[in-house]
Amino acid sequence: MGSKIRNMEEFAKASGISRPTISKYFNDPTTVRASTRERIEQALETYDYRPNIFAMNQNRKLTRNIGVVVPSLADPFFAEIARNVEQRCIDAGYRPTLYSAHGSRDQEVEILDSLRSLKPAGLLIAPLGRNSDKAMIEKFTKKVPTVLFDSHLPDIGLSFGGSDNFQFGRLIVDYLCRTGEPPCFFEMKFPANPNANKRRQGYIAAMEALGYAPQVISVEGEGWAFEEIGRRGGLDVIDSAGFPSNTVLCSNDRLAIGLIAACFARNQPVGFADEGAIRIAGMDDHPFSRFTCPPLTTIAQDYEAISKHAVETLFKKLEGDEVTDKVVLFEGKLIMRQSA
Amino acid sequence: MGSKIRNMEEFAKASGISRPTISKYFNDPTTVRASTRERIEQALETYDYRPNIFAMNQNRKLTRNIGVVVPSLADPFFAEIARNVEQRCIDAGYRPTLYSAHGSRDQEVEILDSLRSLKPAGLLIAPLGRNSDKAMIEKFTKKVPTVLFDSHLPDIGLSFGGSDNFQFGRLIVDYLCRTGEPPCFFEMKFPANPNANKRRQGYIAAMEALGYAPQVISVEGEGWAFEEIGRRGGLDVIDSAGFPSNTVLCSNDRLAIGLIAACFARNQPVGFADEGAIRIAGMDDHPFSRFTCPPLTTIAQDYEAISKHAVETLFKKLEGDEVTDKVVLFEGKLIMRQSA
DNA sequence: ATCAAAACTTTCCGCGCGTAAAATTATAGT
DNA sequence: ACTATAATTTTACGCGCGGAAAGTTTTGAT
Repeated sequence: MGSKIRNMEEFAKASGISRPTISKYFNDPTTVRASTRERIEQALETYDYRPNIFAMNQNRKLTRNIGVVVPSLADPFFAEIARNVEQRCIDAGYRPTLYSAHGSRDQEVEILDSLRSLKPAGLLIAPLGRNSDKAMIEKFTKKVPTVLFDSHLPDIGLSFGGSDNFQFGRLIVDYLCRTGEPPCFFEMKFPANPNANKRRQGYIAAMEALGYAPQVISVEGEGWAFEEIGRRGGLDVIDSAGFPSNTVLCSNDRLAIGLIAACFARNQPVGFADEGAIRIAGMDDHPFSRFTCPPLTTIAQDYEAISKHAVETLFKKLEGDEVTDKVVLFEGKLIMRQSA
Repeated sequence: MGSKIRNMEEFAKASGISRPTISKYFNDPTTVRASTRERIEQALETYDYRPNIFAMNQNRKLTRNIGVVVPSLADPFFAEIARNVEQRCIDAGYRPTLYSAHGSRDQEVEILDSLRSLKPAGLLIAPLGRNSDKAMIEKFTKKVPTVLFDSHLPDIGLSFGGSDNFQFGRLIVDYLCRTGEPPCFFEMKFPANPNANKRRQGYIAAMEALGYAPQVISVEGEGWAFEEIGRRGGLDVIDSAGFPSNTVLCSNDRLAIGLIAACFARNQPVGFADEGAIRIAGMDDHPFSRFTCPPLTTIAQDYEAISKHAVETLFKKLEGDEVTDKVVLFEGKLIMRQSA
């Protein structure tokens, strides 16, 4: 009782069951008889043994490690989706490990590099996007089943699941045109993420479909400090020609947050109600968007659906099934608040 | 050349150096002769071998794994400090693994539980605080060298490094009193984090030192959704008695962000300049604080110093030195913006 | 050139578990 | 009660590396 169990052999002896059966149990409890399972679990409670994870993974052809890689954890959007993905992995009996590339190509490469030695059963990655080392990632996906999310790299990985960013534009342009002046589009000149391009295209297509001339404003700035880029760009526009419309659709919420700050700094009111105010809308439904002043009208990404697709697609593959859906897109939902 | 190296033995043969020496090199490159080191590193480039991490950790008494645990990654403050801590670990040749308790006591316990099997050389943890299972954490720290940061649990771990939250109150109360009406204090009734108590005490002490009567407003709400709690609480106060002062010091920036949103919703102007406006200040210098409307006056935590202390203290211990400083507090810096 | 210290090689064992093969036992079904 | 099948036990080997022990070579300083 008080004697500590040091390894599986001792635990087998203590529980009165052979070691190979114990081993089977830990690999998959359903492969042992129910009566045996109960005996093991009972012994497990009294003896508090757990197998050595390093010894386990050393010989197993397939570990139960899952790598989860996001481009940036400083962005609460990714923090939230990572949380969701992690939980699903744990529930399925896998061991997720979370990594953030911190917006850096080198870090993304390093993460994959060091991930190799973990012999992961699978990888769930939201790539940096434009800045990713695509060849490196592709090489990795040849060895490890990989599902992409958020940001799509064509022809890489088993599957991609993310938002239908093209549809985002249509959805919000329709709304904005219905309730006021047609919007101009506010974005970074060199967006880190390919989703931004889809969003611009969606905006342009929607405007043209409604018979309006699209107007795109691309501001300087690279990297992942979107709020600051939005603020600087916003100040520049306001201080020079001003916006060509009293309605501004931002490529994402973080840019919009920066733009709202710029408007405030220049005493430019924002919102749909006041005379002389400009309307600002974003995309993502960032956790902070409901606390901007005014609260930000935006398109909500379907966090749940995206993380669910990523995890379930990977597990389907790990269980031997073939993955058929190469690309799955999820619709966004219009979140009406007071900024537009 | 094309033949792949499968293990250390093959790599030893290929590089013309004995396996034990190769083993020594990977444990600590400085323990082998410089000429040998060069030969190994040269072979390493041509053969692209890396030791099996599971086999390595199986026998080593001390792994180079470091657990990094934060209460919530949805909070960019922790995301940022985690990034800082991780990088320092990597630079020192350790393998950090990041975990978030997502504000949940059970998750925090589970993380430590599953961390055990990783045989970590050390643990860097920002505990949940009031809600932590202190006995469990203490038990863990008996086996694994642990440094606490951000949130202090008395008598647990080798050392604690965090902000001098008491000083925060003094610093900002002095400033606010010098430039306008003495502030009231806005906080959660049951703060998740013990720092909140220190901050309140600092506020009260500073007010009394200046000869003013402290006024504390505690709003309902539990958990980690601080912005929403601040917004709801703010609306309640505004809709009932109003604030007892035109200056409100919030226990943290996230509450302040919610309060600013509440003020906006009630057409209550915020800032130091306008007539009839209330001044709002926070504490933390949250990444979003510079983008609120108006930008938030706050006390900046010294991220760098906190993460540096945590990592260096742990490594000092791992290298055999004794740790003497049980508690190290870092001063905050006043960040003057337009909200106050 | 000499010699002790440092670094290296050779040889060996063990870590904790996966897993295969063969023998044994338990289960379920007519 | 009998059998086919599934589950378990016994036995044995191997994974890739850490690390100890003893012998050999290299190094660097006199």
